Amino acid sequence: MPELPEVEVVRSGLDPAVTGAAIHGVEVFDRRSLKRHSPVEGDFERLLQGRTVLGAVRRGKFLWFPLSESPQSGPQALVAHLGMSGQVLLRTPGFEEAGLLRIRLHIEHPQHGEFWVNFVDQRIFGSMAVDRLVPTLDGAPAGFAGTARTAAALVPSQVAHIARDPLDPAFDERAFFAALARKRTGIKRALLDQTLVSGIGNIYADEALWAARLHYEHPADRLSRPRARGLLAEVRLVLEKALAEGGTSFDAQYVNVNGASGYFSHSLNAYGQQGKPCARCGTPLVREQFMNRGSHLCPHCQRRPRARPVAPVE
DNA sequence: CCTCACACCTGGGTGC
DNA sequence: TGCACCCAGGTGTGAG
Repeated sequence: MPELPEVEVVRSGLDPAVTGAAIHGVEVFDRRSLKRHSPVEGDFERLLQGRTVLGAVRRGKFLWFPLSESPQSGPQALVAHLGMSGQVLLRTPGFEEAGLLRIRLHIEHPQHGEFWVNFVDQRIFGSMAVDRLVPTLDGAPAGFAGTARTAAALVPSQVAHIARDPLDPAFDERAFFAALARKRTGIKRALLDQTLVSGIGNIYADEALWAARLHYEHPADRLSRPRARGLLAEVRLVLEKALAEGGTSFDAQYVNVNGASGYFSHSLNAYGQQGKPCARCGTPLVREQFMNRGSHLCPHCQRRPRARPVAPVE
């Protein structure tokens, strides 16, 4: 559920408190939350002990914190993915966490003092890991590090296959359109494919498709270039709008992506709106099963495309 | 190579 | 009240 806007809210909230802070303690309460940590890198707790956090970077839904170099290793970062239900919470030491606490970092910032960074995750789809940083293929900054900071052109190895997100200045539109034109699948599946474009999840996919008046099964390779451009514009609009709404109501010192507060539900036009009238035409919106998840759409504005002609069999 | 179904998880909700 | 069941969906994997 946390998609690009929610993860960015977490990144921007953590950034001032963790950048420059030293990690002086690590507690792992559930090893399952380390499923993305490769033992080849070394022991998770030992790798973090004594390192200084150099920043907070995001690409799509992936978040990482570059670490000061240790003598034994090349550049590394602490990687976090929130999965479905993950939260990274900045807490005053001693705070009793109500949710399912999986990992706790003890950090000390030269100006702001001591904090706990609590990784809470009900469903354990999220995780933390220490990963090595590798150069980006295009040489551009690896992700978004805040308006005042430029990310290095180094990306965690496990994030290297993730496409840039559509708000990244280095997002390659030409490559994206070309990739879309090669996809023999429905447009929603393509939007959710993080190797094509990252940061979009079920909620904002439905919102962008509604705005672009596209059915989720519209073949990606049969989208005209203008319609593909229009869709990308709607994706950006939806993400930026959510970002603007989420970025304001919130104390930068204390990060809380707690459930509903992060989901801007008041401004949704499609997701979860089944039964309500379409904001454009008044037709009741419907919810359908697609890809084992809910898809919300207007049956009038978003017509199912006619079936692809069956390929002749030799 | 590509596409797609499925496993991974558990609190909260529903129906009996 | 209790309990079995179902649902939410991001990502990695492996089948075909």
